[in-house]
Amino acid sequence: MVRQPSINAQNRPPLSIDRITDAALSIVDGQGLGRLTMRRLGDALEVEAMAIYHHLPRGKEQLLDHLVAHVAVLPASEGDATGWRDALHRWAVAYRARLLTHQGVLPLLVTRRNPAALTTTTASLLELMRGGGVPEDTARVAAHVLLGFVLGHAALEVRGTPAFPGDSVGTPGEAPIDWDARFAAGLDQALAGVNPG
Amino acid sequence: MVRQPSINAQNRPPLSIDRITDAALSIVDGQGLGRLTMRRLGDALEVEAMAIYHHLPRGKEQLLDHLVAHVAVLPASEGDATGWRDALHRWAVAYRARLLTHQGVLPLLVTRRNPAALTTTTASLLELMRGGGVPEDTARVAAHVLLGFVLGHAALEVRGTPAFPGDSVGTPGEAPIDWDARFAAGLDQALAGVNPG
DNA sequence: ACCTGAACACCGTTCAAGT
DNA sequence: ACCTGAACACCGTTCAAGT
Repeated sequence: MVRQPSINAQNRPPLSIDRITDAALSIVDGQGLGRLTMRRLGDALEVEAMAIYHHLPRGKEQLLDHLVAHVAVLPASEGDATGWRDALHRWAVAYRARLLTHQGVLPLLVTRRNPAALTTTTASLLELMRGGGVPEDTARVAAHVLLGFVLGHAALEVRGTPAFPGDSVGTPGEAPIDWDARFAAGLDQALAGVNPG
Repeated sequence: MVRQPSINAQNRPPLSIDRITDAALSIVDGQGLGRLTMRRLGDALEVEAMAIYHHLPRGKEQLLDHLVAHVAVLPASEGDATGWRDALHRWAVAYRARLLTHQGVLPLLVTRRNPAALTTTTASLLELMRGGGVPEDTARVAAHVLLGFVLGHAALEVRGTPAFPGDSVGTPGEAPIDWDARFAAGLDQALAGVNPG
């Protein structure tokens, strides 16, 4: 075991906003948003809860803002997509996956907290369509249709699927929905009306 | 002033789930979800907070379930609509209005609580499209596209618009979005791909 | 500069007691 | 049957104090 000079006497890295945010996210993902408390977060970081306020002066509100930013900001990148429509499609699939992974954060995304969180994501969707020759008005509408659909569909999925085995939501005697297929088909339908000028 | 035999000695109607739910909703609409506490709810009902547990044995969880049911359940009705497409459109407009009126409840709608809350609404959307000759598979997808879009768009609107004068969200120097127009255009685009067999 | 410990005002909820 | 009052375990947060 090599000495780590960046590790202090208590054998733990110093507190930082990133470490705090990561620990908070892992509590939310593992136990749910309701179990995220400053005291529990302190325990996870091996620190007294009050130490967190030194890095986040606005307290829990600010912590939740960081969680929203961490989950909501996923810019669309052209990547190796074959055209703007495929790029939108890929973005939507990736964004949905992220929302479902961090579904405990979803309630925070439909709140007024951290209003700027979605702007860079929306802007990159717009840029993608502009580059593909989609008229500005159509692109603005399409960006909100797409982002709205992905957000809302994730909400429907969270409601309709158990988080852990044992939750068992769903009407008994009714076939469970194949949400992956449903999302894919819905995405095609929602994007069908978007066309270049 | 006529004597009201249904009013008891303390000059207030007896507690009931409906009265409790209404009072809770008016707190959420007026002050936000975070200010809904059992003690405040008791004050609004002129009762000790603990009296509420007699009507809602599962406590606050059950109260929130009722709020979700109250906001989420709005069946689509043919009404005087000119065909199923118009009926879907009217439903979406009405549902959006309700979500924005009770925007404090929105975080609860993207949670696993009260999983059955959206099923009757979804079922009536399906029935509407079936009656219009839309193939079953298309209708199922379309129902979730529509409901997902309305939910997600409401979330975007809540993020992007101040709840009360003084909140002032939005990037300064940028023209504010006309959300009514944006929703109408998005709705048309999202429903464009839905066609009868 | 960074963290701790005690304290304060508030929660949701339980339980025995009142009527 | 319906409501109250006191109590308990927990919150978020402030503040003075430690290093």
